[in-house]
Amino acid sequence: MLSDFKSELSALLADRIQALFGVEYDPIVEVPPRRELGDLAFPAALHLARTLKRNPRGIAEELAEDFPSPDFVREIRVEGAGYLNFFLDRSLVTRQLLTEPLIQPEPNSGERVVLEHTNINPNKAAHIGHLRNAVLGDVLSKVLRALGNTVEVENYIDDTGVQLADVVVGFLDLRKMRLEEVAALPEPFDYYCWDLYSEVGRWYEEDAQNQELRRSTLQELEHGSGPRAEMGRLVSRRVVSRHLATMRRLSITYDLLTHEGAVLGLDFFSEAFDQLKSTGAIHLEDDGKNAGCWVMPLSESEEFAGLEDPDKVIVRSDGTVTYVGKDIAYQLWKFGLLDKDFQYRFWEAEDVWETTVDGEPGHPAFGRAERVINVIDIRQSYLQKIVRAGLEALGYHDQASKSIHFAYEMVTLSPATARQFGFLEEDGEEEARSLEMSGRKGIGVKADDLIDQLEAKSREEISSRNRELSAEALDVLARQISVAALRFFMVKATTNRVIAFDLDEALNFEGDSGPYLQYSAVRALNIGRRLGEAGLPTQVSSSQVGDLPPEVWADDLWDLILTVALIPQKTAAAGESLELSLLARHALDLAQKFHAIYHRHPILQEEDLEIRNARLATMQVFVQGLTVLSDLLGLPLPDRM
RNA sequence: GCGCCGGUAGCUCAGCUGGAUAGAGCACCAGGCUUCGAACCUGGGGGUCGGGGGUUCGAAUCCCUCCCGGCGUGCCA
Repeated sequence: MLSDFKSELSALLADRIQALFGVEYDPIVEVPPRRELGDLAFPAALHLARTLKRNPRGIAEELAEDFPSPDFVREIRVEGAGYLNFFLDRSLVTRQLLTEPLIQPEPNSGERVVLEHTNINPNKAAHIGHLRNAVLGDVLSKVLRALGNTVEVENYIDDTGVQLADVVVGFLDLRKMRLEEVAALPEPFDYYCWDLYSEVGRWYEEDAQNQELRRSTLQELEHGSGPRAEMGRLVSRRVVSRHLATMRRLSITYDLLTHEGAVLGLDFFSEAFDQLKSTGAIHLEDDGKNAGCWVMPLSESEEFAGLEDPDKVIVRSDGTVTYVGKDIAYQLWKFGLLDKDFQYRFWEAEDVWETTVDGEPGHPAFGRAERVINVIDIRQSYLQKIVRAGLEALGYHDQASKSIHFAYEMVTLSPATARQFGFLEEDGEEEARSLEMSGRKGIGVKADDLIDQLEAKSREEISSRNRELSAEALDVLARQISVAALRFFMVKATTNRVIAFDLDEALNFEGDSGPYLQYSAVRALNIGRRLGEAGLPTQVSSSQVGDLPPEVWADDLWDLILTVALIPQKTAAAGESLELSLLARHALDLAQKFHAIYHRHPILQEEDLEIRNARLATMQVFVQGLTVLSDLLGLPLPDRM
């Protein structure tokens, strides 16, 4: 709606510039910082000043003179150094917002997207770093769907990797436990593995001999048979089950679990290998340090300029395939470029499809994406680039350009939090630096622990102000608040910023927080309830709004309405740039505006009908906008708190 | 060494396709609950936008250079 206004004004302005000055110009639209300056701003005159060798204000005034303004424009003014500013018809815009759905994707504009996220090694409990991944992935899936795409969410389980092997060694060789004993271990199983994993790390260091066990275990995992593989399956299964439960607490679910074991078992790589060989994308090196390896040259690509070794090993000299090799094959499958497909089985207990070697019929179609997005932390950028370069080398240029790495920075622990958890000495040396998490060392804050603490804090806050709640209602509410707090915390950070996780900050429900947003919604709903109790209408119709005189729209009311009108563009920008914090910040901005208005423009006591209706309409627009943003961010909106 | 990212208020961060008085939150100070719920609001103090140079009518934003911090650069994943 607003974007239609923008493009209409842009076109009119471009024509006018052409007519007056004979110059081609594609106008840029901005939103002025303050409402008294206008609603849409064109800095065209500032840009044209140089080429026309005239002062910008003069140009702007000439442009404004007799501007053929459409009916949605109330006033045109020249402001500042030479901005051409438009004031919109507030009643008209508000009426439209209340009439149409906020986000309407162009029909048939969407793509089939495979979105992979979470990808936690199935050998230990999830920690807060994994939460950043999962929350970003989940929010992205919602944003892409809202923009009209079909999204398949996959969670890749590396059930044949060294990390799992280490825990298998821990059970079999360090603890000397049998399969039945491991199966009988009580929950939380992933917590048990967390400790065991770091213990194995220390055990390896004690005696290099111990580390030999890792190699043989890894081989068995890859082959998929033998007692070690069996133990691997059990551990992986139990841990994944726990990860899924953790994610469900945050309302994060998946369409498909893809297992590395299936990629190996079905030998996806052999076909990819044939493709890579026949296109000349890789070649067998016969001397030098990579002698005997199949390598992919990277020297031709500018992205890899300056590398010491311009070749990437795909198949090792012992014939085994590297991680990148497997990943290229897997990426080909995602795009439907591999003749092979997985077999599938439905995991009843977890309510999710998963890949297998020998499956069952009747499964939905998976893969065959037009766009593939992998949510993986920034440290994997190099490898993700190589995967893309692999597709490029195979001649799949379109798919290469649609292989997107959604990279985000790490989560570390703030010094205070690290000390709190005993990872740093209590009042230790001036170590003001944050601490990197490490599964291997057992350093990190477990996801479930954090969620537990958030729920406890929520409970405390609720009961300090709301005594007559039932136990069930309290549970639901505490969960809703903690989910919002956590999800908002993870999304509000820009992706290329390292989060130094601080527990106290995460547990703060004031200011820039999920509960702050929820509270604004609760307040709005309350007003509706109170209006109903007072026998007053709780809604204004869009036609009533359209008839309101312009003077009822105070600047701060109108500012909030314009903020809602900007949601579609913000959403599109977030989806395109993969900068989801844009949405979190916009939601915050919106809630802030509502809280401020709440105190200045009471509805219940207002006796002037038109003013009350304008305020009520603003509230309706607000609830609509906040609901859309909360849905995108996955924040539940309670009706009280 | 090379590459990528970060350095903005005491702390955590927005702003960075150049443009309208550098903005939030936390913390601090002063106010506001018999009036739609104070998880809130209003006001205040606090900034050489890492340093230096350049381009421009105009630079936190673009270019060069230096400094500090993080990450990457494996026949590990």
